[in-house]
Amino acid sequence: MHEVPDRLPMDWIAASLKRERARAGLSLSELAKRAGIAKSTLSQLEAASGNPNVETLWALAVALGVPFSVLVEPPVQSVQVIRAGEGPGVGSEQASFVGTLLSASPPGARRDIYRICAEPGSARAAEPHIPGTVEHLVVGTGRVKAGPAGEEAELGPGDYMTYRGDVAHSYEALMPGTAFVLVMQHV
Amino acid sequence: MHEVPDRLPMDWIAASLKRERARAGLSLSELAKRAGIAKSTLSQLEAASGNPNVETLWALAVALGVPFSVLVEPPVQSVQVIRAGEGPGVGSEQASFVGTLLSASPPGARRDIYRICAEPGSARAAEPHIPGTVEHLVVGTGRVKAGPAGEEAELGPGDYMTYRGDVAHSYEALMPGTAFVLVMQHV
DNA sequence: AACATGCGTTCGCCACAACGAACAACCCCG
DNA sequence: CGGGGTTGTTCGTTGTGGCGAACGCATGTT
Repeated sequence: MHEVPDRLPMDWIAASLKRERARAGLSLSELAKRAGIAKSTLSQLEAASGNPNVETLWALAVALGVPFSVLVEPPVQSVQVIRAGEGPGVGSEQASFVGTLLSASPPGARRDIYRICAEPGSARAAEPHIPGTVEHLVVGTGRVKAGPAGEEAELGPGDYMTYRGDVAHSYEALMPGTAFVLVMQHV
Repeated sequence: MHEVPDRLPMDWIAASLKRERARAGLSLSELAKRAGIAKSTLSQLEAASGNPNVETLWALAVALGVPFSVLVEPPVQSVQVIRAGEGPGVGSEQASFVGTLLSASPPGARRDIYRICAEPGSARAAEPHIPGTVEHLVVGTGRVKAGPAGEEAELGPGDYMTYRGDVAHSYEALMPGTAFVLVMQHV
């Protein structure tokens, strides 16, 4: 009983290849040459007939100048706005912290975007997230002391910081009206 | 003078497979069974000896419950801070616009994080990025009018907006001292 | 018209990725 | 001491993905 093969990934790859190649303004032959693969191979790939190996896909991604994952992920939607104060609030914690989930991580995508408003007084300790998680933090207003335990840094408006989120870490507002953007990336 | 083969992706995949399998608490045999592949194949993959095709990798990603791209992305570092004003200033310091690339997208990663400071007066028109690109915008201070051509929205402090970045779009500061975070996501 | 240069497709060949069985090493229970 | 259950490894075989030549089809040049 062989299962009906899941051809979805192949279709995505085929579509992505055609899309990216068109965008780069390259002919099939030219792209094949640059990627160092046979154009026949590329032709079959764009026809979604085949099952490329990593080396081939990698060469194509490099030649196209796009990240690898672009070739194997599904498409996306259009426009959406969340006003300040709207959106699902996460700030059930202390009264001094209000986090708003701006962009959740749909299955397949892997990053959450939060806007966090905090008042001084209490540091918020965060449990380690799943391994591979990386957090990016950009301060909007006020001052923040944040980072992995023992490696905290103090940040002012405009400062950016990134650190591993799979270890214990914390955020602490040092000024009233502190607000920052937190991108949590589940690599 | 043929290429020394770029084994980097294979090493990443091998490491990712071992990591994710350990995280899932599965034995090699068990994972192979769940993924519907021969355990010998998986054994060789984890030894980075080989060049797997998409179908195989896909099955493994599904069995591991992780997005495909997890398996082909490089590891990550620990802590990094970029102070306001530091960092690679992205081009057009055309008086009214200063963009700072906070987190670049190395091959394999798939999102850039910018902090942009803008002054009113001139709208900045952005060329369409590669298809599939999605932009997320969070206003820190001031007011911004931004979005795809014809669908611009006006945003104030704390407002969040997301839209497709693969069509023509623009940003325009409406107040002095306007600053916002731009997450450009190449899904 | 004849020829050249680009395109994307199709075909036969061959290396190799995936398979499955057999393997050694280990553990737990009778 | 088996015997039955793991674990991950290493083999020989086979299916197939990638290769390169040849093809048909458009342009452009002489």
